[in-house]
Amino acid sequence: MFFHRTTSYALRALLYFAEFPIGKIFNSGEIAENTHLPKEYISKILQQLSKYNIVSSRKGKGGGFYLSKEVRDIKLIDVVIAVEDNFDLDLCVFGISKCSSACECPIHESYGKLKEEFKSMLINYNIGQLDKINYKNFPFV
Amino acid sequence: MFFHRTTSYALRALLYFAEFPIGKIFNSGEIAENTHLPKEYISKILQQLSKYNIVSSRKGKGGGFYLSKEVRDIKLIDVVIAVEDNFDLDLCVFGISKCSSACECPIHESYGKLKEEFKSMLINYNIGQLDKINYKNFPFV
DNA sequence: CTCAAAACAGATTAATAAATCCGATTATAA
DNA sequence: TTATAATCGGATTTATTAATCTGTTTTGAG
Repeated sequence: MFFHRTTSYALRALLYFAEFPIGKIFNSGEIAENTHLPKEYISKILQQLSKYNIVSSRKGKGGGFYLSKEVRDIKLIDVVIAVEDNFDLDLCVFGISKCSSACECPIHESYGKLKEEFKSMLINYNIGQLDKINYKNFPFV
Repeated sequence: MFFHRTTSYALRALLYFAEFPIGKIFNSGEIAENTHLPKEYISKILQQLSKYNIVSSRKGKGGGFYLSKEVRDIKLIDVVIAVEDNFDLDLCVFGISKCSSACECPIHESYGKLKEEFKSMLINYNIGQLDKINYKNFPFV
């Protein structure tokens, strides 16, 4: 898989939020239960997302996490950047090296195109466009 | 990155072989030195590749690893399958679920296309078509 | 005002992947 | 024939990622 499990978890949680009106608050226990993700871990991930203003949070009794913007305003790339560190789409698929125009593989052009498509997918699609059903699906990875 | 570091290592080693005439034998020390990969580890990886008949090996003094077929006859997919376990291209990019036609994401069609292109890249390209220069490049991952 | 329930921070543990180590076997070169 | 140098198999160690734990701070409810 291209991304770490953590990114997958982040998306699952966001897809759960997406089923409810914006601003509705959920604590990590509720989210964990409904997405079947480990409570403490998804909490950590949501804290990370809140640092990047992708979700918001409120401490104390009755607190939890909530969306303060529409899911259509959260690009996939935003989530990836918030959660994956050292995300670098310009690496060669096989990670052998930076895949630049200096590369003379015949495969380079094919892969170059593919990479651009993938990039633009991340940039142009948003959480609102993902199939909401997916948040409850197994397997997790 | 899409694959584990191990796949990257395997390819680097094969690209090294590709610079020499078929059948030329190298021991793991030589390969490690020239590819800047850890000796013991690349040895293990080559042993794995030899189980899949991608490389051959000879034990004893003067032994080592060698190619018994042309690099153009080693498909990328062969290496991936030999080295990655549980390789499954049909997972959703984000690993949320199997990405089948039942998926109603708008992103599904885009990603479906991308996945097919990626698959056919692995199937249609071979080691001989990769830029040989790459075997010495950093960073490793 | 106090208690309870939540996020939050940081440390620890568990799981997995990467890398090394050790001994056994094999083969060849001297 | 013998010493040496290689693969090979399995166990062990290290590094990284995933997950949990422990305690603190915050905040609303009663």
